[in-house]
Amino acid sequence: MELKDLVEQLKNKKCRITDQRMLFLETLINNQSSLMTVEEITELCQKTNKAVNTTTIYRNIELLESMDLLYALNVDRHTVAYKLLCHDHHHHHIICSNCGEMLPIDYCPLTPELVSLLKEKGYDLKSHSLDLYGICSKCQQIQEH
Amino acid sequence: MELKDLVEQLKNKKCRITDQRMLFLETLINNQSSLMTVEEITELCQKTNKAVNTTTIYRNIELLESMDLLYALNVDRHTVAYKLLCHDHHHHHIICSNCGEMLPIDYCPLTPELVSLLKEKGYDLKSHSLDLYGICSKCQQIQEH
DNA sequence: ATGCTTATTGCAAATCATTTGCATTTATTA
DNA sequence: TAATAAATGCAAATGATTTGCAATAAGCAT
Repeated sequence: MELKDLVEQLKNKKCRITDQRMLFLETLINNQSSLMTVEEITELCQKTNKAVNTTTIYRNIELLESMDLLYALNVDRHTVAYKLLCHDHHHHHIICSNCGEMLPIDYCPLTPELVSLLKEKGYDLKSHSLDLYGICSKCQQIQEH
Repeated sequence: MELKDLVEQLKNKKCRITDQRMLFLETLINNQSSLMTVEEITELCQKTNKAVNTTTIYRNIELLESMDLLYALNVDRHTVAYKLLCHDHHHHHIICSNCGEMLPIDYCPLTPELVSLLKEKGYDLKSHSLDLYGICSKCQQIQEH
């Protein structure tokens, strides 16, 4: 996903591109492979512009969520982390438990076997999520030292 | 999972079996196939004993979580739902988006293909979750009316 | 470029689920 | 039955998220 695409989608919705919003979008674009908490997003934005308010970040997160452009993962009961959602093609992720990096993988567990199993049980499948958690190679190296 | 097993595990940990705790455990046992919020668990307990306090429910949830006996699913940013965890054998779930029923399915997405894909990417896999969301047959019938 | 309309922002205050402190109660054991 | 330590209930604290509202500023029309 590129910045200009995001901006265009927002403009189509009559949303205005303020400095703060632009900074927020840039931050998401520049960290597309990382899950970030509200706090982390805010801090990154504030590196460029100290005036960005947490409330504004919350509101922009809400906006992108409502447009289905944001992936939200409940890291634990107390923490939600976000990243831009990629609709280019269906895929799943492997998530580094240490640094939060998300690597898309071209593998889908929805085999014919599984689909027929679900039909058998009378379920009408609507969606599915497969999340793999591990330690990325970078973090493995760091941990070895 | 049966009530007596739960009770025994708690006794082994020097936990005391109070009326409130017993009620909490019974509620989980009697609803093993449903995800329930704190509020729902509390209400169910209070049907039997009005004196059960929400704080007590929170503390007992924390206890079972710390013993890895409780499955917690973040339904949305504002809601966590719980159910007893079944360690009998490895499996995943299909969850009814309407009533919260969880049906265990004997299918695991960790194919050799996937495992080698992850090795290739340098990831050290620690855990994984596969959740399938759909509408159960009961809820389908209700929705048709 | 200028002014108008209305979305967006920042701040302070409100909210609300969850957690904590502490005195009281109660299960368990010797 | 008494001693002990765990568990409970209540009220208050916490802390992330949300909301109200006045001030600001983006984007459009002129």
